[in-house]
Amino acid sequence: MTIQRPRGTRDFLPEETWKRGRAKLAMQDVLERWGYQEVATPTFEHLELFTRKSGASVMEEIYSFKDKGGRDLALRPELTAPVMRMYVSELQNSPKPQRLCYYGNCFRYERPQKGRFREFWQLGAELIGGARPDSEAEVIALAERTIQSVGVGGDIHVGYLGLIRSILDRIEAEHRSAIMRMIDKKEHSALKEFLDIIGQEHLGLLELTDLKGKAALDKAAQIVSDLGSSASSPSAPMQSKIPEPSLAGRSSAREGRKVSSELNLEEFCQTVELLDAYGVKYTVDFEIVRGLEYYSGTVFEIYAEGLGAQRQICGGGTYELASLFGGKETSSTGFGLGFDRIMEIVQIEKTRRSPVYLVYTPDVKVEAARIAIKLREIVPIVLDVMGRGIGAQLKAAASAGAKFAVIVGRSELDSKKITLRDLSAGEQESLALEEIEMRLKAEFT
RNA sequence: GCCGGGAUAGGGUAGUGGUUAUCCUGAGGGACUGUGGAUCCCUCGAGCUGGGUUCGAAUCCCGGUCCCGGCCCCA
Repeated sequence: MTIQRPRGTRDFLPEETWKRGRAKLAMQDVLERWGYQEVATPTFEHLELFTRKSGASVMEEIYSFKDKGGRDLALRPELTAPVMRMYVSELQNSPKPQRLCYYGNCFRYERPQKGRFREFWQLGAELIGGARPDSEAEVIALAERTIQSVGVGGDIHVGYLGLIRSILDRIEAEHRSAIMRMIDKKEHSALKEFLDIIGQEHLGLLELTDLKGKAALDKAAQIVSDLGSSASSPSAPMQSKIPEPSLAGRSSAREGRKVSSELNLEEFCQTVELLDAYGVKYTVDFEIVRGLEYYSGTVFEIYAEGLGAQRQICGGGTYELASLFGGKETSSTGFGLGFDRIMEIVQIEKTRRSPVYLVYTPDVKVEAARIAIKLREIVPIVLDVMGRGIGAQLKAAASAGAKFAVIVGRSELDSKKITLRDLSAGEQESLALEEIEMRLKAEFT
């Protein structure tokens, strides 16, 4: 029996690989235009990097292993943590802000389904150390432009965790994560029931998450003024917001850490205004909470059609992770997008060029090889290695979709004129090698 | 982890509890020793896997693997 691929992995044949390469280039071109520099991190890291960021709950879906030295390692399940790790250890003293982007394969032990694989690719960007509204608007606009560059559109939903967290501050801590979950899951009735059960006035939480767009923003403003006048302690009354960098402890973002929940709707409004300036179409949507405790400000997600259950192609927001990896606290904004999901709906015109076939008679094989080497400085050249005759070589060229064949035989060599055949037109002419070079050069640029 | 549907040459497929398992495409060769994707001929190549029922299983039953879709989850 042949050996199969491991579950949830894929082979990419030439055509698909070419298409993926093109899409990647198109998106990276946008990132480059916005001043983002690509970085790369290892495929595997210390397991702790990921558990510290996301909690022990990720263990179920992480590919982890001990190496021969007994170290606990993991195939990276995402790229934000490695990039932040790199930033903390190598870039902290570089000028701010840092604009970084990345592309790489990630691994999660999950049940494969449409748009979900065990090995998958993420492309993303992080803007580290910038001021909030400007950074947030830039990153969201950049995310939109990036997917647009491959002909993909999507609905952008923008939320603000500062507000949600401030509301939650009025609710007992033990209930907060459950509420976040229900908001994230869009379980309205369950949320209402829950708020009733725990006997909390919901401070407009239900309406807030129900409304979208301008109405949601108005509601938010109203809630903020209510919160301000309700005279309890000012925002962020919790424990110190700078935690011990917890080098020894295994505390995770989910457990120990408290992200500052300062409420600054003003800033969020600025972000939104800037988005208008960038010409980004978006929906204000306070249901976007991303369920992660290290997000602190604006969060956003992008959804696309045609992907079945896995509609989300991009997610991001402002977070504070640097301190978790032992660095100075630095506010960053970033996004990651699901490259494989995007590839399912990508619009790329297929203009892949077939190489030129250098067709030769067996008696001039040596000369043909020399000519091939020379022509390859200009165009892709394929040389027969099957010992086929001219007819069969042309047949192969035609079936490969080649537009041109260069034909070399004894008579060409004697006359120093080589045949250039246009396979699509069915015409050919005899030309000096230099002239053929010029012709092909013109065709292939 | 859960639910449903699948698996027959490299790709796409047909069929039946009973000899050498269809057809299309593909690949290699030939007709064709210097000119094409056509045509004709030849060749190559398959019932996921392990067990069970049966005189006999690719077909029926069970387990596993993998694929497709959905749930859970989604850093």
